[in-house]
Amino acid sequence: MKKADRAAVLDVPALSTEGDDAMARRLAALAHPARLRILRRLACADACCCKDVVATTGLAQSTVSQHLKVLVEAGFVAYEPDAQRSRYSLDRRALAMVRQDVDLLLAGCSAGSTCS
Amino acid sequence: MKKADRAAVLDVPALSTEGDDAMARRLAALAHPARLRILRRLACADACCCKDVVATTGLAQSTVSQHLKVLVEAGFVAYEPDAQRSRYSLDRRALAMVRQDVDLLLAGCSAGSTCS
DNA sequence: TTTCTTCATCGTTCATCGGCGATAAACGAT
DNA sequence: ATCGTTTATCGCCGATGAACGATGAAGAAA
Repeated sequence: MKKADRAAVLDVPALSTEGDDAMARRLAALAHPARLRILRRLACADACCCKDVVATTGLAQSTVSQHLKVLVEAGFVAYEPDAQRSRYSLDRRALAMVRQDVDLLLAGCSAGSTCS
Repeated sequence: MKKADRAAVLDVPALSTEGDDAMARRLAALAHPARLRILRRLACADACCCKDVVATTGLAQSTVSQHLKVLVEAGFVAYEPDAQRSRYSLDRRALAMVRQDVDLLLAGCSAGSTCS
């Protein structure tokens, strides 16, 4: 099969669902043990600064800052600069939405689902 | 902070949860739009061969084979060779377990959760 | 046997991730 | 003004991921 033909097939809406990219991005943001730990750490307080998270993860500060950035960009964590500190706080609403993501996936994979 | 000190911190059970690695691996297996498409494609029939999936994804056969391998290794898809074909089938039970993963994560991030 | 189909695997290329140290900026404290 | 703290970002590196084409094996079909 040539690439052009594959592209043609790709354009068929079929199961595209279109939201797959967004869901995949959200899942990827969660698909790292350090980030899961960080999320739970953030759940302990209204807000944490980067240093607090560093202390609980055992990772370098720069590494933690990167993970936090990933979580912020995925929407799971809110960021607000506070003097020389940074206030990171968990967005439980956004986090709860991944449950809907999974539910939607499960629905799309339910026994009665069709490919149309 | 020196690396040895960070390692010491890391050994503190704290929020380790230990299952984070496994959950992260499962989520990583789902964190790709092509694999989400493939899962839904597999949901349409009792079993699909690789070729069928290729037709719906627009990707090269070798690429699809790789994605299927990832899904099989993550446990979401069952594999059984069938003559020159391969029978891939969705494991809905395994897929449903990610819902529990998410629920557990949400519980660990609930408002009342403590860092101990 | 020979041919065709289907598939997994290999090797390659390119991009991204994950981790680190170093550095500079911002700010409070002295 | 200077020092210490906290943070984000940069550059670097090794490892992994994603995609492809090519190849060979296994089996159906001719």
